[in-house]
Amino acid sequence: MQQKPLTLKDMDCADCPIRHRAVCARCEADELEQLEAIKYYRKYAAGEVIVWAGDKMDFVASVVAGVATLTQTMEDGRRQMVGLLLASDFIGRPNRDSVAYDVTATTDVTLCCFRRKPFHEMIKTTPNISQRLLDMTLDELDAAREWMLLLGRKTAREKIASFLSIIARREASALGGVPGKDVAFELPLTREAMADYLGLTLETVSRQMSALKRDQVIQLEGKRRIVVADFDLLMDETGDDADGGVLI
Amino acid sequence: MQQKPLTLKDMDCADCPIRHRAVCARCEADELEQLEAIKYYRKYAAGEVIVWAGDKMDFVASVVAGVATLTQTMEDGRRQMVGLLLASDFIGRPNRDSVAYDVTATTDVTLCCFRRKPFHEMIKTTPNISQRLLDMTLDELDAAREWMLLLGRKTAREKIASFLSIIARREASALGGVPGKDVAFELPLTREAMADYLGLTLETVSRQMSALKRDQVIQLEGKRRIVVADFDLLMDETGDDADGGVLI
DNA sequence: TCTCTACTTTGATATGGATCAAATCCGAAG
DNA sequence: CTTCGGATTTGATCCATATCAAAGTAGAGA
Repeated sequence: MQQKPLTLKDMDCADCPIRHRAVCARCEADELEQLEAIKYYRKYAAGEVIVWAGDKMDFVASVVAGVATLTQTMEDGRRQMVGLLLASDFIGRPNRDSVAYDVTATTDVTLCCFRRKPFHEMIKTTPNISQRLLDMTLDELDAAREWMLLLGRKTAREKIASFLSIIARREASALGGVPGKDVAFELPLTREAMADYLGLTLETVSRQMSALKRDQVIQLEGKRRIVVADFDLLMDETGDDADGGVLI
Repeated sequence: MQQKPLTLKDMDCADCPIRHRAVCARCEADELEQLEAIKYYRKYAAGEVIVWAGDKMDFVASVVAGVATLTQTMEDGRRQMVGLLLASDFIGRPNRDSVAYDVTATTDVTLCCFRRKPFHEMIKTTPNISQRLLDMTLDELDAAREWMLLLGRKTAREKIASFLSIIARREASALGGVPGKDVAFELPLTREAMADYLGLTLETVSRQMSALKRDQVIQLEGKRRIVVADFDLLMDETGDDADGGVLI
């Protein structure tokens, strides 16, 4: 879970530690060269807003390090998270120049940005990129639909367990594995942000976390570090089918 | 709302009444010809299951007429709808040969199917099609995220009002307009299916429909036909921002 | 025409999670 | 080390929606 100490120098597309999963995953050498020409890096501090809903966005980007969120806010302040962006996830729309959701850095975030106009040109001429974008968008759509089941039908306890297992799995796969017996990870979100993710209040999140701890499903080290001794036990609490949970 | 009487003969890609919004929207004449060669039609009766979650699917398809749904089911029977497919919507995944959700016809449905393998080949060689697929997938993702806000944060009353305005808007746009003062439409879903859409029980759906009727926001003609005298009044109940509601 | 049955409405009651309120914890800044 | 303020936990109460139950409705088929 430890953030690898990256220097900007490390992060060109060819050597990018996330390259295999990011937008340039399928690219040929000459295509990577083109991408190199239109890219630059940006850093945001934890809590900083990257773009406000409705703002123009003159770039698209891959997350290199850190965690960002997409959230929708209603007039009276009710908030719902609709996207959780970890390393290698993509931000932005090729065909739209403004963004529909607030994008916020919840930890320190580094983005690998591509200027919008030339990136859009590349899509039209580079099948590898538009293919990869389609794949990533379909994965996001699957994630959104699993999330809809969580929001619409799961109990508070199931929501928390599902969230923890999602984070555990994504952190594990970022390190190139699957969660085994002993899993430990840092929560990248406050209780309030978790509540926005899960469609709950922060008090309910806190209570259910305490309940899972009391019932020995998880251990809490401090407020943010989670230790899962038996991952199957956690999975049992999610309400999901037993078979791995990966969408067929 | 009346289903136009289509014969199969009418429905080749070039003349297709939904062509401008479907997968072939951007295609050139020769590309349409290729599509013609790999397509065929299928019809399903109301209530029929088109594909079960996990089943192999040897085709992708556009909805020509009728309404289909995507639903997820938990082990104990809790169900959440995660997709509502109207005319011109797309079913299937280019890169996956099985499907993650139950696909069900809720009215009589006609699909324009394309055999999977050759369609997949076309994607790789036809930028117009992969572009169009990306656009459609991004639109679906936007819809899913708006749906997530509904599931996570809206009250039962707001959910019903939102659902009705979504249906009204989609029906109106299928006829090439926007909902004006007097809108009338047929609900394509039972109360139970509406409940699965909204993350509610069917009893709550029924009660809230009655409440909106009592409060003169809608009229009910029979069980399924909705008349909205003042669309703005309905919009006020959705909890959405005033400005049209289309995502920026 | 008269069932039959699936769909829908309505009523009574229970309850999970929200809301309001107050401690407590803990890391960062002095 | 101490202080401060945001983050978190915990408690008490409320209420929106679920659940259980029963009655009403309408369309398809005999």
